[in-house]
Amino acid sequence: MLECAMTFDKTRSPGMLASEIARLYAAALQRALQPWGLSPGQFQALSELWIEDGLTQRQLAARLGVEQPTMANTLGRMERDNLVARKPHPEDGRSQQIWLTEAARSLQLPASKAALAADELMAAGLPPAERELFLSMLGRVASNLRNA
Amino acid sequence: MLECAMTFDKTRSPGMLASEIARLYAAALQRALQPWGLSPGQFQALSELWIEDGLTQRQLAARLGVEQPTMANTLGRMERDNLVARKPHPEDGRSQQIWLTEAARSLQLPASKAALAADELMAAGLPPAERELFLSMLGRVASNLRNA
DNA sequence: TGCACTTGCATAGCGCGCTATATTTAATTG
DNA sequence: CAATTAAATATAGCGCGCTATGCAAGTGCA
Repeated sequence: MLECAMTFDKTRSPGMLASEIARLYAAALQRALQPWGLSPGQFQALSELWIEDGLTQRQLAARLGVEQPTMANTLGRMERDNLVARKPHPEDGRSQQIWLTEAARSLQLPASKAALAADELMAAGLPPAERELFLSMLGRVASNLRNA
Repeated sequence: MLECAMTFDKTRSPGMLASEIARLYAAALQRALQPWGLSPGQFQALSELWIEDGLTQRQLAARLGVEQPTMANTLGRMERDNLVARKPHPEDGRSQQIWLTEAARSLQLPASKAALAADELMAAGLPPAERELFLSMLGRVASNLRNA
């Protein structure tokens, strides 16, 4: 009955479980966003730009918590898809400002609803009474890892 | 004081939080595994093969919950790094059996310890009393999304 | 003023997830 | 038995995360 020496049990690893959930959530989000031609990464960038655009690439990367090259690539795809325009920064020749296109602005409501639907799919795994606690735990774990 | 029309708040999105946690966990795991030259994906495959090897690529993919092409690529890198050997299946000319190398076997203990350390880093975000509940919630959410 | 340092962006290259498709071998079935 | 269908793997191509580098533009100090 003894389990072998040192088997890593992924079903009891919060990290592995979070990774699996992230993959499944990304798939659900992708399906939900499909009608609007948005990818999860693009939606994430948009959700920040809907709050404020005209940011530099660096600022945007910082707000999303990704590295600069990641942001550069995502913005490249978003420019290709007519979601943003990059314009030279008026006061700094190195940087550029990221502006939403009208098309991107018009997607805010429907895309946000789609993302909320994906989140609800996820919350459906827990009884309503536990959902707020789950959210709080996720928040605490994330913030702890961020400053680690 | 009213927030604008429809802003998606990533700090209250379980999906976005799980995604961020997964990224941070992957980074921690990568650092922890670095001394043994393993990547997170390789560790994940190994953790299954340590339980049983000689599986086909398809079986392994199923156990890990990834698609077959993903598995093929990961196994390609693992073969390159001398972690596994692919041998023709004795009874089915289409498939192949995946066998651990001695090098891979010898990594079980140290690599598993490294992964546990990454998980502990993650659990550190919560008081001990809440950890078991968090694990259970992650498990339920994951299993609910899997069958969705 | 001129040279070093810093900062913002781009690019190369990799890991690892996905879908779509080709190829080879097995299994089924008329 | 031949023809079709199914199944296992490989490959192409993309998204999006990362590190490491290169280059151009701003900053600062001797």
